[in-house]
Amino acid sequence: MANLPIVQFEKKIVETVDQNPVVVIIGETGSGKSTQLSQMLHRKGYTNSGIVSVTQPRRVAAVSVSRRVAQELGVRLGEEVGYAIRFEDRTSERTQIKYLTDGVLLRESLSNPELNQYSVIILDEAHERSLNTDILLGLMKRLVRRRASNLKVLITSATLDGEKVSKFFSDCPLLTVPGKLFPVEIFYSKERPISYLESSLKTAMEKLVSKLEDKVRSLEEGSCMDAIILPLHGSLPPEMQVRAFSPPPPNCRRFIVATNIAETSLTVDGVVYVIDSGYVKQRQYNPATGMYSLDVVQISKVQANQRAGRAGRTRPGKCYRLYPSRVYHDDFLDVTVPEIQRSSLAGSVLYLKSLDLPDIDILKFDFLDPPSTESLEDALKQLYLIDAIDENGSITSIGRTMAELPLEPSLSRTLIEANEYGCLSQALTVAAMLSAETNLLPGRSKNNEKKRKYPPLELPDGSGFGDHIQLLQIYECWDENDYDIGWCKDYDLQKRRQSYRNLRKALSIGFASQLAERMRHHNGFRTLGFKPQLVQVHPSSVLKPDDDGLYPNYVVYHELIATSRPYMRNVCAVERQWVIPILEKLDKLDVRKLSGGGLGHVEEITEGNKSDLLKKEAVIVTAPEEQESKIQAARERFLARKGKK
DNA sequence: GAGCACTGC
Repeated sequence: MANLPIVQFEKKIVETVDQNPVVVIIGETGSGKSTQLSQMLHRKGYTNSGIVSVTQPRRVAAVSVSRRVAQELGVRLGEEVGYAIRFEDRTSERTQIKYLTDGVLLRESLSNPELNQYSVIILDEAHERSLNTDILLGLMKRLVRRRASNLKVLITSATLDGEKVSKFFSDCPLLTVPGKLFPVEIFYSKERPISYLESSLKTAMEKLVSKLEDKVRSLEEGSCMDAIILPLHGSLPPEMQVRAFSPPPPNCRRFIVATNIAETSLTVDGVVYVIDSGYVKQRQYNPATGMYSLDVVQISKVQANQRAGRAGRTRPGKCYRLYPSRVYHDDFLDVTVPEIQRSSLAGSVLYLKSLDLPDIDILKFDFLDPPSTESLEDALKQLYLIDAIDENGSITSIGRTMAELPLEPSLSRTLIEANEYGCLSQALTVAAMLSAETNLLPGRSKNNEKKRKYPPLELPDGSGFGDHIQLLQIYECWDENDYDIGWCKDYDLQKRRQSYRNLRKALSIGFASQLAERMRHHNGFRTLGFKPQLVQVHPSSVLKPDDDGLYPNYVVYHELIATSRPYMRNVCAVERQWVIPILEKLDKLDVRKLSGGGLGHVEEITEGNKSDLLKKEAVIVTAPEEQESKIQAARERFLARKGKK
């Protein structure tokens, strides 16, 4: 600890914090900022008036850093020094220094908006610009004004964006603490390679791994060290991931082929050489279409430096950049496009609405990098369609309940509705199956089928209603058979009679903003919550055309993903009469009214009559003859309005 | 008839 660079700056840091409510610290890798800042402020007495807290974007970091600090202070973890992450709170009444994920701090501020238990809040790794960190930055700016006398906020960031953060906080002081990295020599290539292995990163890694193996095998005996070639990415089973971390046998070199998981999340010790492709695969959301895509994009300078830094942790290293220095300097952005500018914001906007911040217009919330108006309006529209906010933008009681649930809004809305229909347990299963990347489903690739010794097990088929129902059936099967592999034999007969009607209705309400209508003369679907666009049921779906070759008329989908074509992933058949209220809501939607708190309109639409309204919408659909014309009328009004735009 | 970066409550 004594030889950490930051220690020499203690006096300066503490003085600056004493005199200013907000301080930005530029702490380079290896500076010791994550473990030392909290201890300095503790020594200065800041833990006498409250807890000193440090946020981290990842759970593992919160746990490992707090463990380290407890060790350095010679206390038991969970007492004076503790941490809080999802599912695990290791703090006590004696806790003075607390590490937590930024998601946990956001949750805490729901029940205690002033965060009075804290005397200091340190937002660590703010340069990573996670969605939660960005929301916290905006909230901190408000909070220091309210608690100017007794709250200190520290933000740690990278060289390239420190100025900007300081500006955001009214030109607060900015301190730089050097890191402790061994020198890394940078080599640029003259030009970019013409062909990259494959657009799919995983395929590329597999090929790269086997190419490396071939190459090593073709070398003459004794012409180089022995080599172990190891892949490292998130979808690798943990025991395979561990292999990348064990030191190689003597006279043997490790080649680790990694995704950006090795950029920040994991640190492999002993890395001396880094080869940087200059690219990253990034998920993006398009608010105009509601569509996600996974694109290969250029990295930022911060990312490039982070990658290079991985080579100099234990001794001097070298970094080979597969791009010219001109590209680095002229083409790369300084910092990564913040997540807030490439995600769906429904959840975050609902969270902000639920805080009841006085006089807040979501469209004018003070973000470090504001998301586009379009993105915010998309979020508002989605929230309105699932009854989380009313037509004046006020949060509803349903919305409040939703905000408390740690789920994406469409799923939390589904759960609330399912509870009304008495199918909560089923809905919980579906929500859990959708939230976890299901591994109960066997791979369906031709490759796997060829490799399998035995014919594939008969899996439940969703009984013609689609993927959500299949997920539920699979889980039920699994559960009923004591998680036994030989389950599912006479399963189809038992379950096919169910229509899962209540559950599907709950899903139709939760996913009202993710609704699609089949085209009249073919099996393509048109999205209804966004400007009409043609999308298809993803080929991996269990929902198949019926005996007449047709899909259901209406489906809700879990997400839109643009790959080779626009697809709906995870679709559920819904009934026409459930769609009417949604179309009617879309029809009277005025997105301009949704951004404010609806002040002045609160008396007109109370929580009480809001739920009455919902009931009425459900009653409207009971007269069968009227249904057809109502659907028609609502659809035509809706489509006409869209046509005008 | 597809394609699997990474986090988090």
